[in-house]
Parts: sequence; C-alpha cells; structure tokens
Amino acid sequence: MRGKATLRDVAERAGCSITTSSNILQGRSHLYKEAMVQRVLSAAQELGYRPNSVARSLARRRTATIGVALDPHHTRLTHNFYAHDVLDGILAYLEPRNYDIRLITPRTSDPATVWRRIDNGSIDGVILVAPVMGSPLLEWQHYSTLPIVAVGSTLPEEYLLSQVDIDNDAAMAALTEWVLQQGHRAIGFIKGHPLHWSAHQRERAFRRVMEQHGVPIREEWILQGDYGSESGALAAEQLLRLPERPTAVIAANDEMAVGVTQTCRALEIPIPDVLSVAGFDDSYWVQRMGFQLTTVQHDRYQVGYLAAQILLHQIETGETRPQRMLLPGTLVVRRTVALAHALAALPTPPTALITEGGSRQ
Amino acid sequence: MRGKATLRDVAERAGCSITTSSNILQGRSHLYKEAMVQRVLSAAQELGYRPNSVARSLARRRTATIGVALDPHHTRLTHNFYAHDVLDGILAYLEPRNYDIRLITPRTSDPATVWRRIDNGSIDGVILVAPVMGSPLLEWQHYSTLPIVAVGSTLPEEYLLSQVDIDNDAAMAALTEWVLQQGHRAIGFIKGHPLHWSAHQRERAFRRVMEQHGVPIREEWILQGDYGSESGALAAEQLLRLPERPTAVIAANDEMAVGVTQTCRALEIPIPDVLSVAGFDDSYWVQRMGFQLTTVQHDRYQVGYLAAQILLHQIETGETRPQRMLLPGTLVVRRTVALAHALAALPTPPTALITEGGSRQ
DNA sequence: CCTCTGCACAGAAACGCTTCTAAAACATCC
DNA sequence: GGATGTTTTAGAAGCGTTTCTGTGCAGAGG
Repeated sequence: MRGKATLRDVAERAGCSITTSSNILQGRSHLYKEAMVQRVLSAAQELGYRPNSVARSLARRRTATIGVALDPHHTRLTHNFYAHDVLDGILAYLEPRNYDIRLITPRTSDPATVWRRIDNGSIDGVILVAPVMGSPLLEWQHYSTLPIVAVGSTLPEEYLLSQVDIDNDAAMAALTEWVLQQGHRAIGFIKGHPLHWSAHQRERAFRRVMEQHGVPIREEWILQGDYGSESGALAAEQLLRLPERPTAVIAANDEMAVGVTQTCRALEIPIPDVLSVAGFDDSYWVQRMGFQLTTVQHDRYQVGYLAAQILLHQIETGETRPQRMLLPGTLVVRRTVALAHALAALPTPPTALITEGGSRQ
Repeated sequence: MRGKATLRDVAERAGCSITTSSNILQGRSHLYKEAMVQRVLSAAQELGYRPNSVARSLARRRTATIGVALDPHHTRLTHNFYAHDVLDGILAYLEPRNYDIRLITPRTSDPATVWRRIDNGSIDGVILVAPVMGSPLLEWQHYSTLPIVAVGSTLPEEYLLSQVDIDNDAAMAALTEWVLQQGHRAIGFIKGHPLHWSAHQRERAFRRVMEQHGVPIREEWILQGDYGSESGALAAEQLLRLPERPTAVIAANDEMAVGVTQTCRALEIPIPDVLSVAGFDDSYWVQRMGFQLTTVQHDRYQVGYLAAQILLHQIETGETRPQRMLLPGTLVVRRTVALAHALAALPTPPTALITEGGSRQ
C-alpha cells in the first residue's frame, strides 16, 4: 500500500472530492473549512500519501527538474575538474527551491540525438557545462526551445544563449602583469586545449599584456598544451631543452602547471629559483595536495550558482533574452613565482618540489 | 510548433489512429502494412515529433530514470573523491541503455523528508552512494519499496539491501602484510572517519594481521583521522612528536597519507628513508599530482558500473533478494615504503617530498 | 419573499501517452 | 455462401495530477 496511495484514495478516505484533496494538499486550505482541511490532512497522513511527481509534471507542464548536460568531449566526469565545482553550485541553488537535477552525458556528437535526449519534456531548462568548439550542445537552435544557460565557456554572441563564466581575459591579464612586475621578461606560455574558448582567451590576454609592456614574445616559448598535466610536463620538457630558456612560464591552467613542476623535479630544476611557474584556476586538488602554486583563483561554485539562478529566472518569467555574466578572478600569490632579479643571487638549493621560502609579498 | 508536436498531430497527418502511430513509433511496425508504416514515419519526421517522456512514464509506470543519492554527510560533491568515479561507472552502464540519472543530494537528516524527495514516482530505483552510519538514506524500510543498491559502504546484513563495494578487509590485510614483509615492526595507523564503515573495517584488518604476525600494536601509534588530508597531517604531527616513533605508518586512505607527507616535509623528515607511508584507494588526483604513494588500488568505476547493472536487473526482473558483491583491491607498490632494515644504512638525503630511488619491488 | 453575493465544495476535462479489447476488412475452405 | 481465420486498424480506458467551471446553499439586502 505504501508509496501507491493516490489522491483518489485520500479523497475517498476523507469523504471529499479529488479536487478538494488536491487543493488542500497543495496548501490552498483557505478555500475550505477547518474541519475539511483536517480530515484531508489526516487521511493523507494515515495513508502515507505522497504526490506522484510524474503525474504532476504532466498536468502542470512543469517538471521542476533542470538538466545538466556535460559536453561529450569531457568523457569522464571524474577527470573533469571544472564540472564538480559548478555542479555543487547548481545543486546549492536548486536544492532549497525543490528543483531536481537530471544529469545528461551524451556519448555521441550528433546534435539531433543529443537534443532528443535532452529536450524530451522531462526538464524545464538546461545548463550546458563547458561546451567546446563544435559541440553538439551548441546546435540547440534547430532542436530545442528550452531555456538554456552555458557555463564555463565564454562563447561568441552568435550562439544566442545566456552564459556565466569567469573573465578569462581580465584574470590572465592580471596574472601576466604580475609576473612582469616581478621583473620577468623572458616568459613562456603553455596554451590550453585548442577546442576550448578559454584557451584562446587566456592566450590572447597574455599576448596583449606582453605587447602593452613592450616585452617581446618568443614564439618558441609558446607551447601547445591540452589542459592535462601530461601536456604540461611535455611542454616543459621541450621548453627546458631550448638553448635559451625563459625565467618564468605561465600555464593556462593549474594542471599543466603541475606537469611543469613534475618535469622540473625530474630535471632537477628548482622552482621558483631557476624557473618560476604560474597556473590558472586555483584547483581544489592542486591546492589540497600541497603545491604552493601562484595562480588565479575564481569561483566556479559561484558560476554554477548564478547559472542556476539565471536559468530559474528564465523559466519562471519566460524572459529569454540571452545575458552574459563574467565573474572576476583574483590573483593568488603563493610560492612558485620568484623575483626575476633575485635569481643570480640565490645558491643552488637541493632539488625540492617547492622551496619553503621562495617568494615574498 | 517544434517540440510540441504530439502523437495526435502525427496520427492526424498520417490519417490514422493514435494507437497506430504509437505502435509504429515504438517499433511494432510488423503489425502494419508497409504503406501505413511509411506514412506514420514520415509524418513524425516532418513534424519533428519527439515523444514526451513524462506522459510516457505516467502511462508505462516506468520512468527509465534511476536516482543517485549522496549521503547528506558528504556535503559537497566536489570534495568527494569517491562519488566521481562511481558516478562515471553508473553513467557508463546506464547511458547505452537509455536510462537517465537524477542526482539527489539531500541537505537534511530527516529520513521522511529525504525519502519523500527520493521516492516520489520519478525514478525506478536508487543507488545510495557511501551512506554513513546513521544516514537517513538507510532508513528506507519505512518509506520506500523501490529497488535499492548501496555502494561504497559494506553494511551489516540487517539493512537488507544490495551492496557493491570493495573488499576493505582483504585489501587492507594485504597492504599490512606487505608492510610487514618489508621488515617493519613499528607500524602506526591513522584511522578513517568514525562514521564510515570502511574506516572500521580497515582498522580491524590492520589489527588482525598485526596480531597474526605476533607484532605488538602500540595504541599511541593508532590515531584518529577523518579521511581528510588535514587530519592526516595532524595525526602525523602527533605521531612524530612521540619519544618513540614508528618506522612506517599506514593511513586508512590516500588523502590522509598526503597529509602525512606534508607534515613530514614541514618537519624535514624524509619519506621513505626515515618514515614509510602507505595509503589506501589510489586516488586519481593523488596519483596525478605526482605523489608516488604506495597504496591499494581498487576500481571505483567498476563499483558504479556493477551497482547500476544489479539495480537494472532488479528493476527489470522484480528480483528483490539483496545481494552483496565485494571487489578485490590490488596492492600498488610505489616509492613511499622502504625496507625497514635499510634505514640505518642510508645517508640523510635532502628534504625532498619523494626520493626518486626509495624502494624496490 | 425574492434575488444577489460569497462560500464550500464537486465535476469533468485536460496533460500525452500506452495498451487492452474489439471491430472492420479481407481471404480461405468446404 | 456462410463459418472460420487472419490481418489491419480503431476505440476507449486508463496513468495520477491540476485546474477551469460550476452548483448548491447560506445569509444579506431590497
């Protein structure tokens, strides 16, 4: 009997109509006399009645569920730094508002299939997590009229959808400025995955600031990575085998920066005494694992939270004009970037992953 | 018009009944003449018809959705190592079978509220992720008749639910054996979070093996942790300030082991030359971040995969007898555990996080 | 006494699909 | 040419809600 008591059972037991039960159980009890209200409430209680959300959704044409779609490019959720934080922010906003989350992880790149899966009436709106260039998720226009918010990718306006992301440009500019302020002039850069908009935005900001300061960019110090730590390690290897080496390298994200430190350890190049390294993202695990990485912190949780907020607003008001929201990042100065002119003065220290007193500020 | 074409529209356009359209679109086209089949198919195509999954669920009394409920104790998904891998495994099994996932992250510990949220007709079954002692998720018996599988916690039989987990006991026993084989007799242990069954199972295995080998357990070397890296760092601090120190310490998980290495670095105690450290779990990030931790690897992905498989089997066959499945772990020997009798012979090396040639197989 | 307003409740039509049951349409056989 | 079968198709009753539209019936006002 439990779990299957229906509204009709409640009505029967309370001796009233289904309408009455429905209204009262939805909190419209001011329409009825106290006695009726009590009868219905206790009937429901006794039967252990719980409304069937599927039937409710059908009748209301609202599911109180939003979809979170991961780009098929990010095959495994596990390895996706980004998604975890964003998901937490989304959950935090949605939970108290009684919205549920449907996780959608398409394995194909065919937009028709992907969107058939997403927009089948089971959700009221969808958050696209870090769609990359060419993602089927971005082909929504022919397949769906659902409210959509994209996070983690600052897309060109043509995509006509609401976005929440961090301000990659401003944050990378600030980081580059800071590295320059430390006196570095020979600066390398490891680029992120070429399919990510953020990779291009970060690179562009780096280049612009370098130019603004009249510091020449050496193209052989600009290396392609893919946001994975191995790519960082590889890039560092190439970089460090060059006859002329930079004194600092900025990686487009923390993971690649960790890769750089691993290569440095293997080659016995102390950080930051011989090479300064900066990352981007301030990843929880990198931080947690004790790397004292100088990086840019930004609030992914907040990105998710705001995305959920914007989406719910769109759903509830019908407002569809796309809006873009860019959150600022903040520089986090730790120990992997040293003053450039201090380099010569230091004795060669033992090969440690991180020296304890490497920088000030 | 798009996204709202209904079965009736299709039927009208094809000039047939709703029944006919429904049957044909569900693949029962052998019941009809080729001409009819074609007419329906192309009508659906032209209208861009997509079945409404909510209506379908209501009619079929099946939602093709399973719930994944995280214990409220694990507040943020982000910081939950375990859930990511498991979720990936679940997704991998479910995706090709056209099941969707509803993420449920209750914020309260009241079982009635939690289960009202879970079992409201919107899912066909649920996977409980790492329920801890006293979790509202475990109070299902009064609130739900849904098929349930628990993962990540090996629960006492009384809970009467299917379980998939790793064999904590056997794996920790193997690890302890191995540390003993390296000649260590003075071995410390850092316990996991006391609300996790796994913490107790791992501790028990450690103690049993020690006893079996007639090695005395020093209670002051057994410290309480909580599976977080800080707790590992703290425990290590306590341990290393003792007048008599162990030569090896086993942490009940990798994160705490990382905490130990951080304390060691701060105190300039080389690993493994002065202290050997072993972890448990072979966490992806710990591995990825370059810690060469000796640990126990187990397949969390597989746990999720199997859990999904068992759950679907239960849903589809109605079979409800709880079954338990324990997956073996495998020892992963890296560089943080050294031979005990080699200790005295080594010179004091520089304070490195990890020495490169610390151990052999 | 009769209409009018307001209150307390009920009927019934959706929502979009599945599926059981049965009815036409057509062929087969003696 | 009817009894019998076999396809092929349609009708209609759900599934469990919500919600629009009423309907009695009380008391108030004329």
